[in-house]
Amino acid sequence: MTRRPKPPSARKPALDREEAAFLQRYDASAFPHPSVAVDVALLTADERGLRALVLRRDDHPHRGRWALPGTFVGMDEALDTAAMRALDQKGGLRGVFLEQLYTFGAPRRDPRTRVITVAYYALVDAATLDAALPASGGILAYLDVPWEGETGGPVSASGADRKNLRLAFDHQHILGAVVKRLRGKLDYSPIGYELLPERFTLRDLQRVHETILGRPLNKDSFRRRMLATGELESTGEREQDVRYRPAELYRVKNV
Amino acid sequence: MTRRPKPPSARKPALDREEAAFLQRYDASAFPHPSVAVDVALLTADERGLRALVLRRDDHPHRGRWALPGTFVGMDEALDTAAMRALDQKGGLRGVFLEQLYTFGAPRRDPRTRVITVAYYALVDAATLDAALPASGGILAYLDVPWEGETGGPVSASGADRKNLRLAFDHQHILGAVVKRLRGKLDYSPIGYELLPERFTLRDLQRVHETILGRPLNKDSFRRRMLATGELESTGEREQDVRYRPAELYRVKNV
DNA sequence: TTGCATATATGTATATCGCATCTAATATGG
DNA sequence: CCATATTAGATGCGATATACATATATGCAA
Repeated sequence: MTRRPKPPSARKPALDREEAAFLQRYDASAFPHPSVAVDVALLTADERGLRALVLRRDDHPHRGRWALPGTFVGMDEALDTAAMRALDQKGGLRGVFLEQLYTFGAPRRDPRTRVITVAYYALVDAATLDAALPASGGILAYLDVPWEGETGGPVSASGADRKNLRLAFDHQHILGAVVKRLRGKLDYSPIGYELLPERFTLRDLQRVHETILGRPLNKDSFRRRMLATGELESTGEREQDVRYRPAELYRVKNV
Repeated sequence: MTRRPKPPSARKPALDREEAAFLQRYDASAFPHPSVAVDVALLTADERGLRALVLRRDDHPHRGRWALPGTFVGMDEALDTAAMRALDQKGGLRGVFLEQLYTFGAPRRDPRTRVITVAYYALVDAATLDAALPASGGILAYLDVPWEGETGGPVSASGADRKNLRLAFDHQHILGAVVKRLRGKLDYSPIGYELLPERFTLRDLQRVHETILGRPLNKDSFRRRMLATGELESTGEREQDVRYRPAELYRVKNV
């Protein structure tokens, strides 16, 4: 169908010209504004539990502490784009699951000046992250996920030696919010597969869900529930090089 | 128990002094930053459905369109505080249910300059809002909530004459996100009571839930489910001045 | 071949949900 | 005063989903 363009005068009433003039005069720097950043909690799962990428800060503030990958938001950059950029530049990863989490803006959360951070979380399988890890210069911290109960509060992180890592800013709270969000998502989605390779066993998926929820799940119910979502399908293949009976490998439909 | 203060030298290592010096030199205005605002979707429910407070914009940009109450975030103001302030100054309401929703930051969502808005939503009963409405200068717009399906997209608003209202900025998308959030919350919480007076009937609560979900609910299942949450209790009183059998009035426990 | 660890199937009790039916309370109209 | 309309609330039952237990099947190693 062909659109018949109306004369500009009909589509540009007086108000628009007035508004355009207003915009010309507008001075964005007339009063001070908080700065805006994004921080990304990049999670993966292995047999030892949930892990998150943290980077040692070389600069002030909080030099020497561990921080989630983040960056300031560019003047013409979408929030999602900034989060992807932080993930790419500081974690060396692209194309992974990424979703906005919550915006943290306590006035003194950054000692420099007022910085509001839009927190994101990203999920990736362990093999992909392991491959990208050396270039990032960061480490994977274990998340000490509390069993049961609420996790709106902070979640601490530990290094390979199980010693507690001091996180910068309010990043402990961001990790706590991620765990809480994931727990909510599990109720209606097998989201755990984002933390696994393309092909995985139902047992692997159950372990991921158990780690996130912090409690054991019934094997049969879990299997039925996952298959009932209709989001998974069998590949027909089986595990290789396992000591006992190899389990069937599944993948996510419609990818 | 008495705390024995350690000498300052033990608690203030060299790194902290170095960091303090860094903070002195830090210039927050070294590069341009987006502005940060909050917008609040203030919802209530009556027999005709969900309604939201919208205010006619007297100034540019989008002069003449309808907008959610909002404000820029002060330099030393928490996000929640800014949202409460917007609700108080532009809606005349305090102490209502308020929760952060999502942060919208598309680069061109505000024609003035880059403005990132942290969207909140607030829930209040119709009587309270009706009392505060005249002073606000705004109107209550009906939300045209789609039946079933996803509502991540925009939700349009209509005036008393059922004519579509042109909303400013991306406020249609904010309303869509509110509906989506509420639908998710209903699965595990009788959150609808926030939209009702202190004492309400189960039938009222069901109507609110049906409006939000956009589909009818089974009366008995709803009643059983609500009472099973343990969050409601009977007041022992009944409705007044109704035409047929008066229903029992309930309230939320632990308030 | 045997035993082990896991996958997969079957069975059962319990909880939940939807639907139908029944009773209760109130106003209205004769 | 009484029948009736209408809504509130309770009860019962079948279908479904879930947790838990048990049984069978599979593949590998010793």
